Amino acid sequence: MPKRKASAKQQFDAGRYLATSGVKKRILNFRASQTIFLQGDVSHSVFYLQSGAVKIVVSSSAGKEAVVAILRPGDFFGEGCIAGQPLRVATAVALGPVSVLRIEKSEMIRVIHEEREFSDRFVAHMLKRNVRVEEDLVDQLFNSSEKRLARALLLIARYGNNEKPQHIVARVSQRTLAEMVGTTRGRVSFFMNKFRKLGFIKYNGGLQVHDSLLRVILHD
Amino acid sequence: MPKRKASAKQQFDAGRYLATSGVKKRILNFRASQTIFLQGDVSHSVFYLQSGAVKIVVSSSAGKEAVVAILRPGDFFGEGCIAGQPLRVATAVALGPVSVLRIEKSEMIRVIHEEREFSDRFVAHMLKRNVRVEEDLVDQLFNSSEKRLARALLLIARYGNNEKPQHIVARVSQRTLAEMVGTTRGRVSFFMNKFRKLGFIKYNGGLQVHDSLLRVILHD
DNA sequence: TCTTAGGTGTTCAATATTGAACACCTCCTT
DNA sequence: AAGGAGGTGTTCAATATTGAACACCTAAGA
Repeated sequence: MPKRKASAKQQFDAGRYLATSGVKKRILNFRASQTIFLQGDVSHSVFYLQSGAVKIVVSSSAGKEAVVAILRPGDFFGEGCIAGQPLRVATAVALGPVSVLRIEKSEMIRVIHEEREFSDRFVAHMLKRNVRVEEDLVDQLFNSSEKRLARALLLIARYGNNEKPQHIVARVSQRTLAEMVGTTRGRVSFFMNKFRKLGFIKYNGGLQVHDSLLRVILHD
Repeated sequence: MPKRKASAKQQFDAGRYLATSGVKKRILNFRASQTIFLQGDVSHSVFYLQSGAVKIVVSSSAGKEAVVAILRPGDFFGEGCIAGQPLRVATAVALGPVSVLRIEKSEMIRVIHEEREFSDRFVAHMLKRNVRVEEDLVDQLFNSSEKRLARALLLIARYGNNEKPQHIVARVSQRTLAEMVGTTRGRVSFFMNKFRKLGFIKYNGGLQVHDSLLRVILHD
């Protein structure tokens, strides 16, 4: 391992490490809306997202669906098996062309033990993920569906492409938004138009989310 | 209670290790409803709950409060600082007499590096916690407040004392329940009485939760 | 080209939920 | 014993939300 830079903290690149080291893994590619794993599958491997976006969906017995996470390159998913979950508790779906690394549970545990920096990175990832899910939970507990939708749009916009000044959201249907926010499609449509009338979002080709949408969340 | 079988795997006792090894820590004791740390405090230490119960509360700017977790002995909390969170994002309150270990962030990181079994235990804890919060989120997304209350009662009952055949819940006010479930106290009162009339719970001194309460969750 | 599947805007009645009261308890403390 | 601070049961009107339609639009395939 190269000498640690004094200042550079998050120097270690888990993706590069996984890709280039002797870690036993497999590269898998998926196309839009293909299923990576299905809720109820036996679970014995962890995934690392190299490129593209993935959504994590939970289905209820009543047939409802909820999107609990949208993942970006650098994220792990399916880590539940390390904690002893025998089955997948959610379904992972590619939102576009996607490339992932699949690492067997036992191999993952081995690597976590042997490579301290990788272990650090993994723990950091879990902690961050935890923070994020907890934020989502608090959002549900505190806010109305209008505010939750506003927050979801802002988050997607920033994650989607943080380089553009005017945030353009990747193609997300109202149905998916409804499943993320925890409401019905009709409601999403209603609020989207309200936001549009107020100038918070625009529809020029793709969807544009303006920062002023924050007012929806902040105000009263 | 029969003697613990040495069934190989979860043999390592993180609490014992923390308490007896050379890990730099501090033992702190609190009484009922004392604050362990406050949302907004600077955060540079992790806590390990030795005995008692702790609730984690998030306050919104609008003055609403949400209980995002009830912790039991063996749980860590305040781990956000390891992920780089500079401030506490929630308040930790003792639900009764409580004894905790406080470990500085830097010391915690050192121990995670040096003691493999401890590290495993910590990662396992984070993963489990993650699963739990995600379940709570899904619960919010799918279920009505009636079902959420039923689930909360069942969870508390089982956690509270898993040794008794008839589950007796520790003293939890309707206000706290409302904050856990994400609804109003009036609503909790309403459903509690509904459950009682249906024989799902009883009020003999303490609150008794019957397994039949599961029907509320399962039935359509 | 025709057809179809998915996405969207919109409506409406039926429910669920809130927020804020009020009266009544039961512990505590003074 | 009086007072107070929680906790509880209950009410009510005002809102928010659902669920299920229906019509319209677009893109993509046969």
